[in-house]
This record gives sequence, C-alpha cells and structure tokens, in this order.
Amino acid sequence: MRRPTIADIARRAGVSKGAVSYALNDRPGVSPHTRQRILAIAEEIGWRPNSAARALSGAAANAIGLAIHRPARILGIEPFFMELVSGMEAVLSAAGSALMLQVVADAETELALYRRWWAERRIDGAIVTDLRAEDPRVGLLEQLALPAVIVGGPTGVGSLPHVWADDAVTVTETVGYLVALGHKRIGRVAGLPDLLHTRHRDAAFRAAGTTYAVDTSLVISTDYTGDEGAHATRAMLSTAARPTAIIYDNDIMAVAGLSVAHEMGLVVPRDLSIVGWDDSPLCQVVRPPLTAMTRDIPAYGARAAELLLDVIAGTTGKALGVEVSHSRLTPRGSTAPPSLSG
Amino acid sequence: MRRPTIADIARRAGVSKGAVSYALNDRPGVSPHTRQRILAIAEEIGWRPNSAARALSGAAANAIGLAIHRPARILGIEPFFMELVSGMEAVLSAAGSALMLQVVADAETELALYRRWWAERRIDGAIVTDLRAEDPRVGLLEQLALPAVIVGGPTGVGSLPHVWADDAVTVTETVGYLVALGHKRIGRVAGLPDLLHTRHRDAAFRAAGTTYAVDTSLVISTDYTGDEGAHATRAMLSTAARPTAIIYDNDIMAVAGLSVAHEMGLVVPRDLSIVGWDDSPLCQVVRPPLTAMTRDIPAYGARAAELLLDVIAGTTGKALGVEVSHSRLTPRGSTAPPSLSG
DNA sequence: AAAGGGAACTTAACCGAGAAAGTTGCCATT
DNA sequence: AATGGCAACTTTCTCGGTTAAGTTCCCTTT
Repeated sequence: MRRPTIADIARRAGVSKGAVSYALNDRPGVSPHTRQRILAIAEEIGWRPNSAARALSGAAANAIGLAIHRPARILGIEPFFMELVSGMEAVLSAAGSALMLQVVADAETELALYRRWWAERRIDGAIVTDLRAEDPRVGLLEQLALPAVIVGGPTGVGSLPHVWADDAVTVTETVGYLVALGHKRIGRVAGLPDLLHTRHRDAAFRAAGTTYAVDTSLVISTDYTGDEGAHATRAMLSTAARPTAIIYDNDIMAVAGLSVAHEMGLVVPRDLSIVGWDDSPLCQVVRPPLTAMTRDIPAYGARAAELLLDVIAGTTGKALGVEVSHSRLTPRGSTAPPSLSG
Repeated sequence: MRRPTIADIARRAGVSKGAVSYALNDRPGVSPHTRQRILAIAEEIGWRPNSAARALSGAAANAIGLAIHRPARILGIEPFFMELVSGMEAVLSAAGSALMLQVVADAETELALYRRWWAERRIDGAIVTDLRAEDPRVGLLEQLALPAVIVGGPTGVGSLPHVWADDAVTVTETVGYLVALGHKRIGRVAGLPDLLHTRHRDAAFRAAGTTYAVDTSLVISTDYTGDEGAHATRAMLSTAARPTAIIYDNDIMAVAGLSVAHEMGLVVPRDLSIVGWDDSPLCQVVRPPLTAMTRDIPAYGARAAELLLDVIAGTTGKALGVEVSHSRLTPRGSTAPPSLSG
C-alpha cells in the first residue's frame, strides 16, 4: 500500500499541488467548493502529511524527547517515571506531539543524544529529569538553544524553564508530624546522593532537626533499590541509639524497610514508624499501610509538558519557574507515637 | 546556532553536494584524500544528517513505535512495561533507533495512531503488546504492510511475526508444584479477561486441574490493580471451601493478597500459599518473600526489538514465531504445604 | 596515436510538503 | 472599452539530503 501524497490528491481533483496545500491548510486561495472536494478526496484516500516533508520545510518535528538516565533495574520498579510519562503523554498527545523516549547508560551518552536529536531535528524540545549538581546538560541545552524544561529545581537550572515542587516544605512538615507524635530520633534513607533533589531533601531534613530540636543526623544514601533500602534500614536499626522513625526517599525502600523491621522483631508502628516518599498503590497494599508523602505525579508531568509546549510555541510569558504543589503527608497505619520502651 | 548542512561542507571543501554525500555515506566515487578532508570538515563543524531530509529521500525513520493501551494508574505500578521498554531500548539505541512511545486511552485511538504513524512515515515499525481476541490491530498492520512484531502469541497473530513465551508450561509447573506440596484447592486471580494471554493462562489452569485431579475452578478476573487483587482474594477466602493456595497474574495483586490474608488472620504460608507472576524486587521485599514465576522481561523486550529490526531490514528468514524461555517458578517463603486444619 | 575504461567527480532530478511569485479570468468601475 | 482589483488558481523554488546520469581527465592498451 503506497502512502498517498498531495500529488495524488491534486491529480484526482484536477488541480495543482499548490491548491491542495492551500485547501488542506485552511489558507485562502481556493474556493469553498474546491476546498470541499479536496478535503473529501484527502479523507477518502486516507491522506496524512508526511512528517519528514513537513519537517524539511521548517515545520515542527511534533515530537519531544525524554532521556532517562537510570539503570534499567530501577526503572522497572519505580513508578515515578511511568507516571510522569503518562501525565506528559496526556498533554502531548492532545497537542499531536509524540514522545521520543530513550534510556541512556551514562551522562556522556545523554549529552550526545541531545546533540543528535537537535542536529537531526527529531524533536522540538526536551524534558530533563534527575538534575545533578553542575549538570552539564543545562549548559548544553542553553548552547543548542533547544527548547527544554527541567523537572526539578529551582536551583541549578541556569536559564532554563523548570517545573518544581518544594520538597523542603514536605520534609519539614513530615518531621514536624513525627515530632508531634513524640519521635526524637528520626532516620532518613535517601536516594542517589548526586541528584540535586536528594541534596535539597537532605538539607531540609537536617534543618528540620535543628528547628524541632530532634536528632536528624542519621542519613544513609542509596540507589533507590529495595536491596539498599533494606540494608540501610538494617544498619540504622542496629545502631545503639536507633531511630524510632525512618523516612524513605521512595516507596519500594519503605516497603523493604517494613520487612526488615519485621525480620528484626520490631512491630510497625509501635517500635518503628515508617514514611515513604511518593504514594503508589504499593503503600496501601502492605500491612500496615504506609504513611506516605503523596503528590500527583501525572499532573507534575503534564505541567512540564505544557510548559515545554509553551516554550516551543514561544508563548512562555515570564513563567520560567513553575511551582507545583508540594507532596503532602498522607498518614496511614505505619506511623504512631513511639513506644515508651524505645 | 544554524545547523550545518552538506552544502556547507561542500562549500568549505570546494566540492559538490553529491561528492559530500558519497563521502559521508562510505560509498565509492570519492578519492580517499577528498573523503578524509570532507569527513574532517563535517566533524569540525559538527554536522549531523537532518533526519527529515533523509527520510524524505526514502530512508528509514530510525524510530519504532510502541502504543500502550492501559490505564495510566496501572502503568505506574506494573513494572512489566518499563522493564520491557528498557530491554527494547538496549537493542534499539545500539541500532541507532529511537522509541516513540504513546499511551492510548482506547483501541480506536491505537488504530488511528498506527495509521498516522504509518502515513506520516514517523516509524519504521511497531511493537504490539496486550494482544486481544480477534485483535483489529493485526488486520490493520497487515493491511498497511507496516513492519510489526507482536509481543505475545502464538495464536491470534495472523501473519505477523511474534515473540512469545509458553505460559501454559509455567501454569502447569506451578500447579504441579503446589499439588506436590499437598494443595487440593487452588485459586487464580487473573488479569484483564479480554487479553489473549489471560485466556491462555485460564485454559492452562483449568487443564492443570484435570491433569492433577485438583480443584482449579476458582478463577476471578481483575484489572491488575492491587485493589481488585485484594477484593478477589477476600472473595476467595470468604467462600466455604476456600483455596489453600492462590496464583496471581501480577505481583502487585499477590502482595495485596498477602495483606488480605494477614488482615483475615491467616498466616502465609501456613494457612495460604501465594504465588505471583513476574518477579519484581517487590516480591523479595515483603514478608514472607513471595514465590514468583520469574522471567527475564528485558530480554523479552530485547528479543522483540531484534526481531522487528530484522523484519525492517528484510533479513527475517523464517523466524516468524520466536519462542523465548517461559517463566520459571522461584520458590520463596510464601509457599508451603497446607496446614492440616485447612 | 586513437580508443577504451574507469576513477573522481558534477549536475540535476527527486522525495513531499510549504510558500512566494506569477498567471488567468471575471467582475465592477469610470 | 480600457483599467483595476481580486479570487482562484498554477508555477516554481525551497528545505537537505540521496542518487541516477552525465562529464572530465588520466592512464592503459594495441
């Protein structure tokens, strides 16, 4: 089956290619009658514009790029990216834009990928996640003048537009809640230490310790896997002055921590309170259900996609930094006042 | 920053566009010396082929399409797709192909999407998952002659190449194992009933009951969410003759089932054995760790991507149906002989 | 020395759209 | 009746590559 072109339509309608192009693009220069006829023929033979030809004539690629630089084994388990992608998709597909997804093994590859996508005109813009300190991607994207939106911030984003949530508020609220319950020593099982948002959370966690005058010195960094989450939990619970509450940077580690507590003979929440970041169905499926820091990830992705489309369309206005609502604590059965014996 | 074109290279090198094209594509017609010079200039000014221009001249789009037709809330929690995608990515990015991902709301949209991708020449081929009975996508893809590989089968695939695993063997092995442990009544919490692989598993499950002379009549279909998994488990455990073992179609439902058992005062595995399909880290993070039917999902995706690339290149040979190794049972703490009181 | 052959190029057409510029033909003016 | 103006087209060029079909020029052969 050959793909129909405007030349085919022109031949059938007995007009020139140019007339067909005008008719199909709602531009003046063809009579309503001819336009109707051309549209009918286009519909009949199932014509769609060849995106390559359009792109060659300077049109948009109608695709945006997302490079994900995390090990495959984490991608599979962390709902975050899939939810982010599904939120982005909702906005993009409504705008007729596709999503080019590529999993990259390292930072070098990611940079090369942006260069290639840009040079090949494959994408109209990119969405950048997992911002690191002095992230080389920021400079590259600025230099290429490739429209880009960072999911994260608000620092380290250079001049790029970004969508961010104030994790510090969430951390402070959560620590405050645990302190109100009576906890005095709170641990934190953090994510990848070179991610900027991990550092923000670390800083907020330490600061909250000072604010509420409790011990928040116990922080262990991990790679987000359940394995490392379990290991970190074991380490924390094996210290002489063990914490009575632990905050985890994702829910899979929180669940792992729950199991470790159980394995060590501790009862949650009596002997240990557990809070997980990001509230997937997983949290409600384990016993006790996990208290979690909930946010609307699809909405987060949708907002980033919207902003990127705005940037591409040049209708950004001044909204370079868009703040979305921060994660809110959803208390469930895994948090309670510490037992007196602790 | 203007993107350099071969015309720029030609001007600098003092040769024609044609010569540059020959040089850059390793085709005869230019002297080694000139070729070197052209390549050096291309490198220097950072030239990359404009993919649109190439595509216009009949070249490949260097992208393959994947439409995912599942509700967003399931996507986030089911590791299957992300793992599949990461396996596909490994093969595709090595071949210089990108992945166009789109989440679609319904079957109609998915069909329209394939038509559009095909007409717009955006993709060289497609990967189809979640095959249904009399799936209209099969006919459409055959009609469009769009290279496509189905993840699933081996029935209902029409003339399309496919990559499949024999779920029936896995079901039979698992039921056999439970029977060997002494179970006489085994339940099954199935996935979406209109998916072909759910039907295959259903049929194999029923057949295994006959083979081993045990009761496998208890089957409840769900939408893969933990909620429905919990609900189905509650229903099964509330029947007069409740099963002593339940097999779940994904691990999130298995975990939900574990919680329900706990909530109903049953001890796993003493009072109830639990087996989950697909072995994500989640299974090892709960207590007791879940016995699971393990398969290498990234490898599954990689094999599908390889086959698609072969089909696109026209080097398929006769490998229209590629069987990958079926899931194998990984026994862990959630399965044991049933207690006599049951 | 003329002819043949092939390497090393150049020229120009082409892919399928978009868009500027050019061409009709008709109607209303004056 | 000549002119202007405009709608409704057609022609042609453009995007950035690929590629078939020339064109040179040099070297070998007889």
